[in-house]
Amino acid sequence: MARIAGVSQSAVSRVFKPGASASAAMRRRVMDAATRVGYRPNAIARGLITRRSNMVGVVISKLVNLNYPEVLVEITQRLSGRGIRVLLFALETEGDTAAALDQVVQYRVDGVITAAMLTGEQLGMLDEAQIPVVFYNRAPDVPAVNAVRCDHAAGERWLVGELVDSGHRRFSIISGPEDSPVSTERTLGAVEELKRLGVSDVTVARGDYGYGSGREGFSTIVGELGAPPDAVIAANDTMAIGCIDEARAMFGLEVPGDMSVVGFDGVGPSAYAAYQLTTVSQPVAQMSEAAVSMLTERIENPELPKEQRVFSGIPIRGNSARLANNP
Amino acid sequence: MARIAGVSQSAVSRVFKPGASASAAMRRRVMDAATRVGYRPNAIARGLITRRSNMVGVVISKLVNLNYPEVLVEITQRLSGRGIRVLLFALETEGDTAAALDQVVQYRVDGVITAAMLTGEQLGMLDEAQIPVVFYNRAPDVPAVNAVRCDHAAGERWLVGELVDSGHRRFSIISGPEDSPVSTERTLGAVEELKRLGVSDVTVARGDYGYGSGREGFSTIVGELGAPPDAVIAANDTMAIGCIDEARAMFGLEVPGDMSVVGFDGVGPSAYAAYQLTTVSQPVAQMSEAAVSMLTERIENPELPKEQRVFSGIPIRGNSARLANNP
DNA sequence: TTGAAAGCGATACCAC
DNA sequence: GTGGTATCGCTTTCAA
Repeated sequence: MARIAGVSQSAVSRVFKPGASASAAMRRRVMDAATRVGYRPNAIARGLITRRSNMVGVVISKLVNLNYPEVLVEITQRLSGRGIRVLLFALETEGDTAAALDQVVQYRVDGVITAAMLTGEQLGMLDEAQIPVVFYNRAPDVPAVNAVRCDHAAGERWLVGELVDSGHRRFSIISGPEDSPVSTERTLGAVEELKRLGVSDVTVARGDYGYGSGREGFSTIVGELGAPPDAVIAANDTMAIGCIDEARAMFGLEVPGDMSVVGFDGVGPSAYAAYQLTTVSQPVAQMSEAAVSMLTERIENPELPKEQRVFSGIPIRGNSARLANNP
Repeated sequence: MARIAGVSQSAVSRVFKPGASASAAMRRRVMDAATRVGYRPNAIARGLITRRSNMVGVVISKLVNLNYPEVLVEITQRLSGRGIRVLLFALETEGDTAAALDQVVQYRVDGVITAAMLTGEQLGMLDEAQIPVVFYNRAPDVPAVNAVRCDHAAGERWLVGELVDSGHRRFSIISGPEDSPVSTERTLGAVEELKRLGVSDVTVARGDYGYGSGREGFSTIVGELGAPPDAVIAANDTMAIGCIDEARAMFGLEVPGDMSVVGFDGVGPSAYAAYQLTTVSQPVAQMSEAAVSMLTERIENPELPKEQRVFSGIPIRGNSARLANNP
């Protein structure tokens, strides 16, 4: 390319580097040749010398359920707004991080946003490689990490509080998959708040975040209890919807007339007229922006201290729970 | 790294290259040093010399609606199964391809899968750069491209045929956004089949693939018609669901009792008990696999001819349309 | 402002 | 089987 424009490599480099010194004549000359041969600087070669790939790794599991698709788009768009590309890793299960992490360091990404749990060893590896990491809705118990998360426990406390206040006494919970820290936090948050409020009548069924498991979960619960509970707390909206459908279709129950059902996330379908879920919505836009800015700041300045940003969920009163009218 | 292990660069390279000749002693020696200093080969540097980045660009628009999240996961997982990483570009609108394409060539991806339309010029650029492209549910009118798509028109013909057969006469359509070729193909497919079957009574409202626009679309239609039609054909499931909710909640109509509503895609919520959409499901797994294998084959062998693979949608009789029982 | 030359971290080819 | 060397395409001093 330098040859074909009849100038030096350095000159070409400068022309393509914003704010570098090059005469107008040189600019024209190089750009002319560039458009003529369809030249575009090689980002790979640039990355090799500058030690900046301008890529960040995004690790996400179970894209299909939950609100991850939304999160992924938000994060991707905000990163590209800052001139950063996304190297995507979609994990089959939350435990599959090893291979992804390997690639992440081999590709010398400038940073990582992960919505999957990492082991201490993996964190150490990234740390050694000087790759900053931001956890999304995950807070490992290693001392200091960067993390953005929604306060799931507080959200559950709100839900439980409202339900108990409104006279519900017999509770059931449909939890998420065992390997989901988010599910654990939500379920535990609900259980503890129930205990604190003196409610001990709680059955738990395990789900997998999917619609079908919400339906099955409810059937299981009724099987165990011999009758529907007053309220079902599902670990996410999708299972809450499944639960409602099962209650209506298979047991002829009215929701919220005969039973209350609450979810978590605030995904699109939660607002469908057929459900109008009582739920807690995650502030996805703010959380994504927080994750992206936390990461990019630490890419620019690795000295920045570790930080956790916790966002409150947004209570949605909805219409799937019989709540006393005292907002 | 070569120095610290006390061997040549070439030796290190061989040890990390599967199936290269290196003695067991050499292997141990290098691997020892590698684990000691946490060495991992630099994929960027490798890409520079081998002219293979082992990345493919995936360009997708409007991730939030439609079935794109599912498609993205499928494609990503299948690619990583082949040792290929995904560089993701999430477009705000289908027209934003320019910037993404620029990056795609700058990063020297080995290939591109795009679920957004490209201009002839952009295609030419990729072609010059020798980057194979596979279109996903998009078939540009330039002569020869690689494409995987669902036969939307045929799907609509099935839907329309069933509806007309079952006695529906007054039809309405809720189309998708103007810049969506998929919406165009579906809408046109429905309109033409209706015409062919002698139905001329068709109102059309424009939607944006979103739930809200399905609701509004139905209101608009009733406003224009003064009464509900016999059947509404929505350009996707999400709008069909919105339409059903609006009909039920705001007009007290029963679906399918008073009116039939059909969608397209077969997304998760279409199977929810409250809707049980009559729809056409896209065979996402097969289509994703086809896209990935078409692309990887052409990366290995650029001489392969252009190809189009068209998959039939899977008819779902569901329960949102009053269909005669003659399957 | 411009050019020459070194070097980023790997692979490939060629001797040995 | 192993090491030396050129090379990929760029950025970055350093002189001119």
